[in-house]
Amino acid sequence: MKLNRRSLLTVFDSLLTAYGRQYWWPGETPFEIMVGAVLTQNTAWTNVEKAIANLVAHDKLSPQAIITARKDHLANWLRPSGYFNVKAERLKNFCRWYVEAGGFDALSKLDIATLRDALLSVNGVGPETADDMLLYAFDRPVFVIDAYTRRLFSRLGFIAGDEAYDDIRLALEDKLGAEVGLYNEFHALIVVHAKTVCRVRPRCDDCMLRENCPEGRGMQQCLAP
DNA sequence: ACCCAGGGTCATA
DNA sequence: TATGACCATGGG
Repeated sequence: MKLNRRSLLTVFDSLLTAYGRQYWWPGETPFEIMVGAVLTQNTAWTNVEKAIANLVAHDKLSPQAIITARKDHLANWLRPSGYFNVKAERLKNFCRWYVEAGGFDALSKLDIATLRDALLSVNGVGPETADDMLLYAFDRPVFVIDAYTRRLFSRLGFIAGDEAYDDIRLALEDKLGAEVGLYNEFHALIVVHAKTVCRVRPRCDDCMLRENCPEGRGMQQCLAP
């Protein structure tokens, strides 16, 4: 298999048929989505939900509240999401930048490249976190590349898997064209597939999106009933 | 007891 | 530029 538009859309259709629309990102507001993007770095989403619930319970789910909160307090609320000291610092960095930049409305006026560079300038926001924010908070056509995306497309033979982040992202965006709705649903479906298929389908307890799944396993086997 | 999770930064060579 | 160490909780 090779990386082209038709192959990609075939995979997308398989996932969409299997799981249906996902209506991502889980989060009420753009700011909550961005907080979640930082907290979910290398962390299970169920743990992130607990941390966000802590912030809400203490009325701290706002940029100003996070900026003014004591770092050790913030770290304690973030404890369930892991790396809590690192993430407390990263959230503070992000919120300081966010307020300084004028908040959501001001940032929304920037073009994609400028906004992406600005996000990447924040210590603690790397390419995937920035792209989560761009796609799901700012509604921009940016294809998010996470570990699952690399595994899926490399096991399907579309890519080698060890390419640089932007090489994969730009290749996918080139083949698919700038389609926010498609990117939104595609990334969500890849993640949902990885999170649920192994438990839902007994034959797939070695889901191909998991690290130790045998090589060469294709979409058909993995999605077969 | 072990593996994994919707990464990113920093020091080193 | 490319590796390795480090960050840390919670579920399977």
